[in-house]
Amino acid sequence: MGITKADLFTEEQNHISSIAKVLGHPARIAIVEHLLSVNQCINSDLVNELGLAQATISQHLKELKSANIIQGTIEGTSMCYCINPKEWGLIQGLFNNLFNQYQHTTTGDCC
Amino acid sequence: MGITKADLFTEEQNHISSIAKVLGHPARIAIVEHLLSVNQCINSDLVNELGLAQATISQHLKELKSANIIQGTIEGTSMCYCINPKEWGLIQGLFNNLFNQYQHTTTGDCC
DNA sequence: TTCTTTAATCGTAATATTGCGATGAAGCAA
DNA sequence: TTGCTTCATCGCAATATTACGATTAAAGAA
Repeated sequence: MGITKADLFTEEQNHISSIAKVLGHPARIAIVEHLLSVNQCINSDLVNELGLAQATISQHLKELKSANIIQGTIEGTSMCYCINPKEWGLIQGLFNNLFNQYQHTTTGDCC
Repeated sequence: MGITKADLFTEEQNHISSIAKVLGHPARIAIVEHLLSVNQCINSDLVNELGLAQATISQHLKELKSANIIQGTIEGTSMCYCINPKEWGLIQGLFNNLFNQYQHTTTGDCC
């Protein structure tokens, strides 16, 4: 069917999975990593950096933006993108929360 | 095309994105969270817990297992699943690494 | 043996994703 | 104005994902 039964899950489960889904593509990881290292950049920078077509980069940026992971402002003819600081902290919290739920079992209570 | 150009990216970028992709579905997040809280469970537990069909749960478990996020051992007629402790730590490291690359800009060098 | 439980796999339909060429639309320079 | 740059969007083809009924296989109980 290709459609996810979102109503079966909690809001938080849907949120963290939707963030993970957007990060689930190497190009989008590469975009995020590039933004983390240079602070801000424009579409054409990423075209040169990643070797994907302009339309493809634009599409990935759109997905990152609609997930609130990045933000962009118009700067003349170009669009300046950067990490969304607020959401980035929130995402970090969501994932840390998940990771820290793990208690290494001392009783061997595992497969 | 629906095919990812994995050769354009680093091994680490492909790795973290492939993990994120597997976590990019609320059912798989729910499965992982359930395993984190009860330590181990079988397919039918998850069918009751999540309200998805047995075949669907089995498919999600397969993806989690092939990404090494969980592991399973045969236990009679059933299959016992749990978090893969080693990989879980590794994944945590990968994501923390990504998150901690962010330096909150004091110079307003952002969009 | 037969019956039951359990779960993997197959097959299929509906939908989503990926990538890119082509086409706009908007700003700026000459 | 014309021309150039920059990027979003459209439209399409190839492929991937999601969900599940049906089937299969294996283990244990009667």
